[in-house]
Amino acid sequence: MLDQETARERALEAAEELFYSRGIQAVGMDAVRNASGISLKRLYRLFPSKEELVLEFLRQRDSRWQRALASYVDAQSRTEERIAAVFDWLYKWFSEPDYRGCAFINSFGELGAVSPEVAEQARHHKKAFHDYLAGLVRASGRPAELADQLALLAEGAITTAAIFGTPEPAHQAREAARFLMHTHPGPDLPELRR
Amino acid sequence: MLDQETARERALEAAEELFYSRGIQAVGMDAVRNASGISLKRLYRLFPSKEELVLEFLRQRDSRWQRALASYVDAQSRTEERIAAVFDWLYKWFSEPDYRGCAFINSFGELGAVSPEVAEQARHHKKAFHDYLAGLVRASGRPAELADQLALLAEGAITTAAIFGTPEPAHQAREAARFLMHTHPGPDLPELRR
DNA sequence: ATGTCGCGAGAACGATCGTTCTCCGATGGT
DNA sequence: ACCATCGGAGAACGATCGTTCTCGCGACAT
Repeated sequence: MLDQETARERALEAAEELFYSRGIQAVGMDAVRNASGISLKRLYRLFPSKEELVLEFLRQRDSRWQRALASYVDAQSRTEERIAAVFDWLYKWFSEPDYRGCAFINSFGELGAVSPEVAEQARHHKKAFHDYLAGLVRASGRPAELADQLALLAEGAITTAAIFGTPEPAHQAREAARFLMHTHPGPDLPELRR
Repeated sequence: MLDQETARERALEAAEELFYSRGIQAVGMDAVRNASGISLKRLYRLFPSKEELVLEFLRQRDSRWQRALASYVDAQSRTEERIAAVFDWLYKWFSEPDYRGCAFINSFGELGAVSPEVAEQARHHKKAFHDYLAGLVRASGRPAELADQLALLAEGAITTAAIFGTPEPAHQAREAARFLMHTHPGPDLPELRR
């Protein structure tokens, strides 16, 4: 018999895989049951409703995503390379065979108008990403507007890569980011300082 | 009695309003019937299935969107101003009270994994936008990669404005676009040519 | 061994959805 | 005036979904 914690983990694992790959409304609780091996009764004891399961899926995805990005970026020490690493990580992400865009953008488009909690999760996730970028930009001594612009490039790359099924937008965004960083030179680009 | 053509128009009008504002799966055919005043029987004679109605909604939205953008941009004659006008038009669009992002990104996230035709419509729409930008960039004598980058900025602004509910991303994207245009100077920016 | 409790398997239930059908009134041609 | 045809309103149907309930088995305490 599975203890409560691992049952919860397996349920969320299956939910993440299914919701992300097929969309939320296209996946019934029966599909989560079949994929996870957790009975409906137990699913409903762990999560009082499908909406709660969806929200937990989004919360888990948010923290995993942030952790994966940060641990990749942290391998770089110079701040420009850390910023560039964000786009390299995006390239890696886009190259995964079952990449299907940003789960939060997708959920927002599907349920944002009908579920305020889903909309709030999307805002939270995007704000966290923006704040993370803002921290990197700030550490490089550049103005805050650069973080806004880099965030737009990243978001655009995420949806363009999803719709066209190619990771190339990550490279295009990285190039654009490089140019924008040069127009906002920071103290660690001495060759561009005047 | 409504002739077939105006019945079709009213049905599509109601479908566009409902699908865009609430999402596709959240809108039943009964809601389209109530909003349009077109009976179910007639709806199903005009569109053999909900999927066909959805696809027609997307096709109509695509051509309207392209027309609205182009007619706004065409008010400018200098090519830099035409490119900047793209982002000004986005600002206007984002400021509409019922703005809820790009119908194609939303539909792709909701149904792209389950309906190849919907995914194809999204690709078609995004490719048309990219091609349009590429034409503007080309006319300004700048390299094609700039069009890729501007497209990413625009896409990022579209989703960011939707999720945060503010039109500001259009201005941020416009600023970034200005910088990128300066790093790719064209023949109509003589003061920057060397 | 017996009784009890918790659990999984899956049936069941009520709601909703896409789609079709029935009924009936209106319309137009002769 | 009469008949045939069309269309609207909405009931009906079958499928699916979220959620709950029933049943029966196995574990564990005494």
